[in-house]
Amino acid sequence: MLVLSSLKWPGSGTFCHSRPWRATEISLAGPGAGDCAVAMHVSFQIAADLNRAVTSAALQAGFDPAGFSAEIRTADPRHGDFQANGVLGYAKARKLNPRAVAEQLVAALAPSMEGLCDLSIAGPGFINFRLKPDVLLQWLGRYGTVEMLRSGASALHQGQRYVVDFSSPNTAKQLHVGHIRGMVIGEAICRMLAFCGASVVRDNHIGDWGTQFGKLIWGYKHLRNDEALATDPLEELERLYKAADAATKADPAVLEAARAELVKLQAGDRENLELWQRINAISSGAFTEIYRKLDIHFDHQLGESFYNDRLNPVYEELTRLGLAEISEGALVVFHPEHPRFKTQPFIIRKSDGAANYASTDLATMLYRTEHFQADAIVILTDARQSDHFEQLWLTTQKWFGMTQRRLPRFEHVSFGSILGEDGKAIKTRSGDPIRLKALLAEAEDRALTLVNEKSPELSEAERKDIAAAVGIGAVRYADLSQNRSSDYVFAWEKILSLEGNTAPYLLYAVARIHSIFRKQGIEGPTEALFANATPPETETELALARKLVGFASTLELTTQQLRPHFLCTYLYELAGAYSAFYAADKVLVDAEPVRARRLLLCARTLLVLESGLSLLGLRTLQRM
RNA sequence: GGACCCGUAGCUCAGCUGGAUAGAGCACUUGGCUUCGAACCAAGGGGUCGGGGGUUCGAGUCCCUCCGGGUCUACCA
Repeated sequence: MLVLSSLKWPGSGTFCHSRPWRATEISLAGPGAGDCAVAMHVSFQIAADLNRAVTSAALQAGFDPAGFSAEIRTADPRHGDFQANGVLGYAKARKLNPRAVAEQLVAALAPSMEGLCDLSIAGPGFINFRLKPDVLLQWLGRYGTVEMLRSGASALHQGQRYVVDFSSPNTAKQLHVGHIRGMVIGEAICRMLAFCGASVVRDNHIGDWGTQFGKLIWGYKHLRNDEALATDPLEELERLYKAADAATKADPAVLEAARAELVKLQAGDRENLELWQRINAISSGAFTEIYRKLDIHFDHQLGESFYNDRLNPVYEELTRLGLAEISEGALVVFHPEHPRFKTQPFIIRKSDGAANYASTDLATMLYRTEHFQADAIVILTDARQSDHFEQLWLTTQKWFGMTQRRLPRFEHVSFGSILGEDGKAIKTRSGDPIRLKALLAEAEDRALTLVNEKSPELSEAERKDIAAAVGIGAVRYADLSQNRSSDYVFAWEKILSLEGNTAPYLLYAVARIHSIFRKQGIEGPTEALFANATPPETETELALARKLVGFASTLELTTQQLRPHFLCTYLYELAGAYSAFYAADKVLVDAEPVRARRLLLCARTLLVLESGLSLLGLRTLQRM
């Protein structure tokens, strides 16, 4: 249990910003691991093998196990494929010569490394590992299908059940550009976690039970246009909401009437309940259309209304436990130990007795823990809701702790806003939000112009299909490729660019590889083509092979931090390494072993690019 | 007032719980297609990592402080 002491789990005061579960470290927990694992066969996570081997060697060399951790990192290619930085800190703490310590470690390590990699010590005591070309070849040979990649990656989150809450729009409103990040990042996170062995429950926590329904129902009853409702129902609902909202502001009597409609709804009035259901159905239909276009899926759609009859027990328990108190008529939770939340309450029931989203979110935490048996709950919303989720998590920890409930991990995956080119929240000229439907249509239009220009020889149907993949992919990739915690500026020119870290560049790399296999007269690669492959030799071959092996570390990093842009950066670098290889080393040469190994590199690049892009939710193309 | 996020090349951004000479793309300069898709590749210039202090063998990364921008701060979500 050498490194596990560095793991902090929620509940010990680290709260939702803790960074749990780093798989290379967890894999150390097996007793006696390390001696033979490396030599047997090359495994998916080579970094984990190295970690085991170095840790084992450290024990053998007589290091103090409590103070040593290998600290395996992917290295700058100039130095090697991986490096172990652990001796530096270890030597410092004991006032030893770091270089001498590194030499001791390498001496103990060398036998187990035979055949795997070359070792070197550099600088003040870095230990560098450079994988042997033959090992690269073995890895490429072994991880040759999506199933093999998945099976290799599955150790990362095996047996963990994640409930992921994403998208979660409000009913009766159109999806606009502000919704897309949560949808796209959420879908990618679900796919990546599932690929890495987790059992993922996708839940669309729809906002279907808010104060907006009073106005909406009043508007529906008094202002609706049946024709508009038939042609574009969601548009009409949105108009009704706006009109009703304006009417309540203009006339106190209308406001009163709208409140009365809400009271009737919440009391179970049959007519209003039916209306509510119809409104939800309309919304749901419109959402589904966009979800289908973006290939986004949910296992459940448990909206706020689902928790209506689960709220009272929450109020009662929290009150009984002394966590909640009445303040200014509302039921609230203060957190005296917190600099801010000691005075800023978490309002879990409004003074008029109605629920708000704190009420439902608490009930939701409980439901996900008990019903879904969640090991981890992941909620995606924009960063402006950070306070709310911090309060929710503080409250949940105390609540579950005092009632001896199992506490799952919790991650609020927050993200920045999408800005217009003026640096302010993106809007249309008239000041309305840009509708997602319109945005996606424009993306496809612009992509079609490009495709028409670049590939006029293709049929119209094919060009349209390509434009859809490129356009939607570009929008999606723009959302994913940037660090989610920062705001980003939306610019068509940038995201549809063919150069740089963009979807079109990656899709082009994929299409170009397909073309090589087409040239061979086959639809896709077959293993027979690589039977005589020799280990990579040229600089560009080696660089590409190393990059491919790095897929394993990238998946670990990406799912550990729930930041898809790590995978984007990796895929971009992989495509770059491929392009350099492609320009420098002709693939279809006469010499059989050379052709075989280059075709192998092509095939595996294709596999990793297509797998990776699919994890991000992008559709790839055979030609473009 | 307080809390959180952000500040890296002219512009847009990476930088993996502190590690080797801070990296990409765009733009700019130059070179490469009668040979596998040039929607590509190669090379070059361009940096007081907002300022200042501190911790450390080592700081873009951690701590303090100041400046600038954003968000949130009692019953919307």
